[in-house]
Amino acid sequence: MRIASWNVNSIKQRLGNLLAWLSETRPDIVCLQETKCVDDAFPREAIEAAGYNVAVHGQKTFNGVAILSKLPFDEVTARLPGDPEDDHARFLEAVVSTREGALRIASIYLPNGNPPQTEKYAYKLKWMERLLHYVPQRLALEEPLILAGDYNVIPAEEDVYDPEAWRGDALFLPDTRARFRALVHLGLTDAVRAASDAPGLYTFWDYQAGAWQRNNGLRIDHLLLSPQAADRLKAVGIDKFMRGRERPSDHVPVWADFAFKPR
DNA sequence: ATGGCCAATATGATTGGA
Repeated sequence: MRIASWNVNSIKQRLGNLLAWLSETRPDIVCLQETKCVDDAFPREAIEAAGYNVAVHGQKTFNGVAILSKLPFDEVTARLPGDPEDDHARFLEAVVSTREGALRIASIYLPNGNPPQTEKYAYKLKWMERLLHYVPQRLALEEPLILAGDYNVIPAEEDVYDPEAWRGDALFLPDTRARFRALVHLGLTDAVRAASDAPGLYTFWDYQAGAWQRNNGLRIDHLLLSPQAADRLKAVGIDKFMRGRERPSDHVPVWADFAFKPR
């Protein structure tokens, strides 16, 4: 079973690319971020016609997450617990049934946090603290759990083309990376890093300054796995070719294959 | 050598992204 994450940077602008990619790579479950679309305007029918159930949690203009699944949803829950005042559409959780039992998936769009020394960075760190509170509760279920999304975190130097240029950025600041490490240290596995320690496994290239042509990339989209999911991990990949398509997102899909079978 | 984009919003400059 293949589970993927992709920040599409507008579902409306990316629908053609998404449908082509679904048809070419046949993922079973896809977590989307930055759909930038209210739920009523989400192009649900076209995606359902491709064989997917669709769960959405969007808002006008910004943010927005969704989960596409060939398996039916047993449960769908929006919003990360811990702040009722937070109205950003950044978190959607679903449960599906596999032959091996329940599988829980979350689509995560963690705040960017720039510029630092503003309320935006405080919001990012608070959001990460909320995640740090939520994850142990989910790990206690002892289920396969996959937290997939755009974390807006560069975990380490080998995940950025020029560490010095990014030293003071909200994606790479010590406080950001420390919270990401704390998250992993709760007992999660970074799927890409379980498969490879190679540098330069980027998932994002800025639209500006010829970043794609120069391979000035970042690794900021991650799949974090509970032990029960990590135990069944078979393969991991980054669909870099999608950045070279016409009208690309600035992010590309990241995926992992698991020894789960659809029921 | 330098600078370079893209999307949403009611159609023009702003905001947000990373």
